[in-house]
Amino acid sequence: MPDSSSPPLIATAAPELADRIRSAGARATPARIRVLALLTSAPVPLSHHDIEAALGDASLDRVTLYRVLDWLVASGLAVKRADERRVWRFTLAGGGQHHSHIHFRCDGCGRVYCLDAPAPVPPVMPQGFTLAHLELDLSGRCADCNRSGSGVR
Amino acid sequence: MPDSSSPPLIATAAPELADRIRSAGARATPARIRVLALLTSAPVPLSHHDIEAALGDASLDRVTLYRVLDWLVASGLAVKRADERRVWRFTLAGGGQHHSHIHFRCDGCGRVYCLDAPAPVPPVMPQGFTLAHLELDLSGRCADCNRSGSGVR
DNA sequence: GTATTACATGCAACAATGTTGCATGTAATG
DNA sequence: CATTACATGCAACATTGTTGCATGTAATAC
Repeated sequence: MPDSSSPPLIATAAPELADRIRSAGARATPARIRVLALLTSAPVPLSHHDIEAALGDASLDRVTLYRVLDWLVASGLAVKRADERRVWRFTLAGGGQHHSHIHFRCDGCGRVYCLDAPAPVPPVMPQGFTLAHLELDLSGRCADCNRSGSGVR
Repeated sequence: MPDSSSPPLIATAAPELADRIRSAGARATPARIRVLALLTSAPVPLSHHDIEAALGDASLDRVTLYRVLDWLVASGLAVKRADERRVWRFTLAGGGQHHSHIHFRCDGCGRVYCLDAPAPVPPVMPQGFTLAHLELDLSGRCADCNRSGSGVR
């Protein structure tokens, strides 16, 4: 285990997670530790459903998971955002250098394309605001839908 | 009532709407006409719920409304997009010069702020794609949440 | 004007997702 | 080890969206 400094630790031991939870002002319960551990090791944002599935047999109560996730977000340990299909997805806060790609959603067929273009320049933030994530969402009609011309005026 | 030319007609007569529906390849039923009329006159994107409410007593069946809206989108007469609270909102296609403002969502409290900044330059679209709408979504922590520091690492 | 028929509608039932209240369990504290 | 406030699990409910099927009706042909 080299590199005992810096942010991007990958495997985080349970006691350390428990401490993080406690210093955020709550009890270090198995539920919170397990969810936090999952989010810590997940390479991509997880949905409520993903987490339930990942916890397997000994899954938490659905309601408890909702509450754990809400608490994680409220306490600033995690962030939640809607994906392109409007499903909430959760990530560890600060873990985020998601290469902010650009999404194009077709108004005809609903498909989502990931465009490979440079990220737009972030605007100046108002006093006191901190910017963590940036996403450009485009919509219109994709080549397929334009070609088949389904109902275009 | 001057100005008998140009796009931005506001009140559209039912027969005209019926024609538009028929030329999109479907039957001009009361349900479709009423919904299309609503969308035509609405100054802002409407949710499923808005439309049900606006239709009042003689509202359509919930399922029918879903199907009408889906058809409108599939046929290209309308577009649907998720608002910042993940609710589907529908607008007439082509009606759209929504001043594309920029949204900032706070990861702490969930509030959404509308920033007043210039819209980003649209990227080059792939062959055959047409761009209708563009939206920049930012997230992070707002001034309030940063100040009260609820749980920030 | 009437008959035909494919397309639309309404209803019932269901599925997925999210919320609330309350009794019980347990992590933290002394 | 006892206490207790906080967390959990359960049941019930709310909202949003989907599917199958019987019935109604817009468009077309007659």
